[in-house]
Amino acid sequence: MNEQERDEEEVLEAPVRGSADELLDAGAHDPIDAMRHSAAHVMAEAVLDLFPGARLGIGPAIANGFYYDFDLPRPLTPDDLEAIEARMRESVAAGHAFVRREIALADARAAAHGAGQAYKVEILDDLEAKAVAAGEPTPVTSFFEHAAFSDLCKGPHVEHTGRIGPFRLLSVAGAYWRGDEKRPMLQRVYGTVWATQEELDLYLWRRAEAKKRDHRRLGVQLDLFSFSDVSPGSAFWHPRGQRIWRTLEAAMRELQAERGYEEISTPILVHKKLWQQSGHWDLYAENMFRLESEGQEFSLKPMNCPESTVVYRSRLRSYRDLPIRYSEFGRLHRNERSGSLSGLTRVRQFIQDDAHVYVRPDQLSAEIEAMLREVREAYSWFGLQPRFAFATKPDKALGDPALWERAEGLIRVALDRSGADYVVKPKDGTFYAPKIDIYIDDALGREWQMATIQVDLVMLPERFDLSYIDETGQPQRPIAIHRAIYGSLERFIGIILEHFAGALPLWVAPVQAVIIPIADRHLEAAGELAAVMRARGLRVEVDGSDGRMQNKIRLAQEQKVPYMIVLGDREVGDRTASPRTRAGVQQPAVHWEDLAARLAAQASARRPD
RNA sequence: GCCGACAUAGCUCAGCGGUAGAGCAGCUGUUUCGUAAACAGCAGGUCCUCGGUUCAAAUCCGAGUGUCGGCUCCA
Repeated sequence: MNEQERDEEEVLEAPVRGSADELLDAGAHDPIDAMRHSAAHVMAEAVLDLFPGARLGIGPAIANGFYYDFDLPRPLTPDDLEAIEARMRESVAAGHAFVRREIALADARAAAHGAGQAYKVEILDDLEAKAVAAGEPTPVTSFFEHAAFSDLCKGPHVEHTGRIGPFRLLSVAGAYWRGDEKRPMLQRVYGTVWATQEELDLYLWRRAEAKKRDHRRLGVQLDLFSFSDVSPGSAFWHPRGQRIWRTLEAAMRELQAERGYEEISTPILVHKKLWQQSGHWDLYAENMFRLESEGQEFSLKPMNCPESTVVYRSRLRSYRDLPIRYSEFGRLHRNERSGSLSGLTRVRQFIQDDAHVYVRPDQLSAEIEAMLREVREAYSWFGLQPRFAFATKPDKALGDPALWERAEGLIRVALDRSGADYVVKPKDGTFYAPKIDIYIDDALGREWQMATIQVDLVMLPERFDLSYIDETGQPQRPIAIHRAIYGSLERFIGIILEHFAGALPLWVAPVQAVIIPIADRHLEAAGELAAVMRARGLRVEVDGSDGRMQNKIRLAQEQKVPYMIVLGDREVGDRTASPRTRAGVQQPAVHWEDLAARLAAQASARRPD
């Protein structure tokens, strides 16, 4: 973008007072967003051309592209997308200028009404209502026109349609008008547009790459887990997937033991009276699987927290006992809506590396700092860089505001003292607790929310009437911290599978080495080497099939096994091995014991490869 | 839950009114091999389920289930 264009953009950016930012082009700050938003206009032009009666919803710029919502007489097909795209290319080739016009709201509404654009009428009504509510005069609206197309819009846009870069329509999906499931469902067409062909190609390549390393595909290819319609939304873990699971669990148990956590285990099937006390029966009922026995109503637990209080309250607690740190790899069930289930990342049954820590107020800050160290430690095992977000008190919150203020102050101190770089997300806490959410960016630049640390002053302490006895013999209220580091193990495994494209670091790889005898006469030695390595705790397999060595290497590569160890006459003779890494590097021959010791040390170091 | 698409061998997919196919994997045999695919043969299917249209349905229609892309939801 040159200087002239930038100047024009600023002119075009003249704000419309009272505009409904959430519906018009909120967030169109990046220069490429003007191009993306312009592409949305051109798409709407094309759709109106092909479907003259189409009604328009909204069409903003989004990350990587744009969309526009349409109300159409019939569902769009892939052929329609091609036709729309072709029509868009004509408009781009014609280089129609984008012209901004100001129109009195009443005139705009009359025009929209006359054109049958009911959704636009609604937006205009809202603009007016908002201004009235604010005691402001009725605003003037801005429209952007190009060719025969005109749309209510704050802008900015590019100079003319010819400035729109290489684009591609991607998909069509249903979307509720204004995101409200009680309102009509429109057809949302997604597209992507970039400044250069290279960027478009790169984006499309990344999409294809993401699809290739989709954990659902890798789960089949690596024989880790599967799904079945006998239990939708719940994974069946195969032996190799279960090994990953156990490895992650063992690592977390070790970390937790060092930090003074004690593991508990509580029932999955729980009487409704517990959920009534915790508030879940009212607030979370639709997500709970409920069942009845002998006239009593039960639920499969969707969370571990309420039951941890049963253990806490099993005896009187002294101030000397705190902090009490209960960890639990609890198996949870949540009745997610069928349409939202997705692989390992959205499931109905999962296990969290959950913990509930009960502290005195004066211990809170130090405990949070220690938890932040836990997060950094655990993520360093995968080479992941955690990013922190501090979510504060929402408008709808339980408990004494003074307590909230104190808790937030302590969280802030802990965050600052830990040297963490963090953003504040105002009013994004839960109704019972301010929290620290932890995010990572994976190898494809996608953001994932992983761990969470919630400081609960209300739900567990108040509703379950928790107490400890202080120095003066008086009962005091503890604070409960809810904490998960992997979050859901299912989800975490799905994410690291995609992050590493299935080539998990040595320490978590379900098979760490495959021993490949060249001929049958090397089979016995292969078994001996496997025994040497297994004695060091390494997960080793022998490929004793009658295939050729080259093919065995190929299969091991496909299984992303970190080390392949070919055994032939040379190696068997002097009991050495020359491992090949999955990166294709041939390492020098060493004696079996030395190799086993080296790999075992490498695995126990728990580092990304 | 809602909108749309999809469901064929263990896996990846072709076939789209007229006898169910390929590659890989599996099994058997031959081969005993030096760092990403040896050769041959065999076997493998309620074409997701139920119902309808038709002389005839994997194929067309309807319902259900599951999955995928979104929307909604996500303590």
